[in-house]
Amino acid sequence: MAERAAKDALFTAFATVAKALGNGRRAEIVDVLAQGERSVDELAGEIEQSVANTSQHLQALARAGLVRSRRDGTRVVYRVASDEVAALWEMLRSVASTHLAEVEVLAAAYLGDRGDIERVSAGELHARLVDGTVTVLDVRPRREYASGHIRGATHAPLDELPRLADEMTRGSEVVAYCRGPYCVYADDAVRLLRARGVAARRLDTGFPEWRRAGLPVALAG
Amino acid sequence: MAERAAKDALFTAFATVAKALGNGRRAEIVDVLAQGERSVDELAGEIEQSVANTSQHLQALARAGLVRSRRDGTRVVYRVASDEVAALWEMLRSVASTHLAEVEVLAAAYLGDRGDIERVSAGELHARLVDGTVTVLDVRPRREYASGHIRGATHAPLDELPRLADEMTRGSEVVAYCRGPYCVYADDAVRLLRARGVAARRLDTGFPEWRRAGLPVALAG
DNA sequence: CAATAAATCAAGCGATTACTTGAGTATATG
DNA sequence: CATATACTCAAGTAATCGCTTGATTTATTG
Repeated sequence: MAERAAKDALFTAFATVAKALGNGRRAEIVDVLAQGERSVDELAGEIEQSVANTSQHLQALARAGLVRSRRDGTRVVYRVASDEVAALWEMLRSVASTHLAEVEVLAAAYLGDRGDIERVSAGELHARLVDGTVTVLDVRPRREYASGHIRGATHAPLDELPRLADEMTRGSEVVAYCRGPYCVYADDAVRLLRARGVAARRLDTGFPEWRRAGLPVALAG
Repeated sequence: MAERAAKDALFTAFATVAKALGNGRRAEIVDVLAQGERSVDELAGEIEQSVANTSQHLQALARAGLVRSRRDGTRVVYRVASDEVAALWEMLRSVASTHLAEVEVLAAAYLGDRGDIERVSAGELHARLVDGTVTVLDVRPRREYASGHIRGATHAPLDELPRLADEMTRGSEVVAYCRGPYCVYADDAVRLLRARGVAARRLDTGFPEWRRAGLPVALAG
């Protein structure tokens, strides 16, 4: 029956999008691009794959409509096609973490035991920001901070954190955030700060999630 | 570096979930299960695949944590693992339809030209339901209506619709709904009703989306 | 306990995937 | 215009995927 063939083709098209995210390296690429646009070369470095392979993965993502590219001189710069794509990636991660037991194990292997790291939800952090009772630190690389950050946050990359820690009021609480829930930077920052006697917690998500939730941000002009 | 291996493993685990949805037949299965639980046999019938193949697809989905099963006599009944899974499927469909041009084409091939079918959003329908200025028809199979439907909706499967149409007040507007945005039943119902002079539109989504949005439903006791 | 129904398992196949390597193509720069 | 940089393309290979077929397991029923 032709109707069956048409239905199969439609669902195969839906599946195309999932298939594009159905590879760890492509998932990593989307995760990085959720922070902001990147050239093929930069992405290859971030995911530690050959340029040729990275390029092919990017084309696979582009065929599925998840990323777009533009030329900038000799470079080709890729970005996620829309916020919806980043939201889909976030939801996928969430489903995986609640339904696949192994994710917890693998996350622990990658990030270390995080039992000691206290977390703050976006809602709570927003309330504290409005009150002015919290110092927010963005511990991502400078470029990511520059292209957009939580409104009122200070840039504090890990290598400058020891210096900054000494300047911090011992009384006021600090919240660090970075790329997302599975990003190590904020964990490392919290540990470093607590070791120096600063009361520190981390945002349980990251900047892309904060922005998509419609919470206040400062964006690059 | 071990850290890289750990990161790769974590992202590969995330990708496992996407991979499970990265096949048209498995996507169809999730789409059906979003309506309610089904046995392997029933599912095989719905997606027109062999029982063996369907069983294998179900096991793939179960390994990815997307579905669960229970035994009921000689049958094994599968269901989506949680509402979050159905929501992920909905979002995937949405991303595909906004970012993959071919989805529009394939949907038209499967559903026919829908330009003539007027659509109502869930928000508008809810408002009209509260006012009592609309008749809502559930045009899904009896079993699906029985396991849960929009509160206040009448069951009106396509084969009974001609009879029911004659009883309808010509003045009051009718809204039909079924499984989701890509389900034919509501389209067919609208065409049938309009051909008989009844002002009919369709809900732009379906029952699972309505329920997940927290709108009023009647569930099986 | 035999017979039946429903599902799973195992083996096999052609097609696809993920990577590598090496060549080819744009674009910018001295 | 030659050279360098950044990316894409093409071909090859081992591994995986999607399906089929036929045997096997699990639970119910006469």
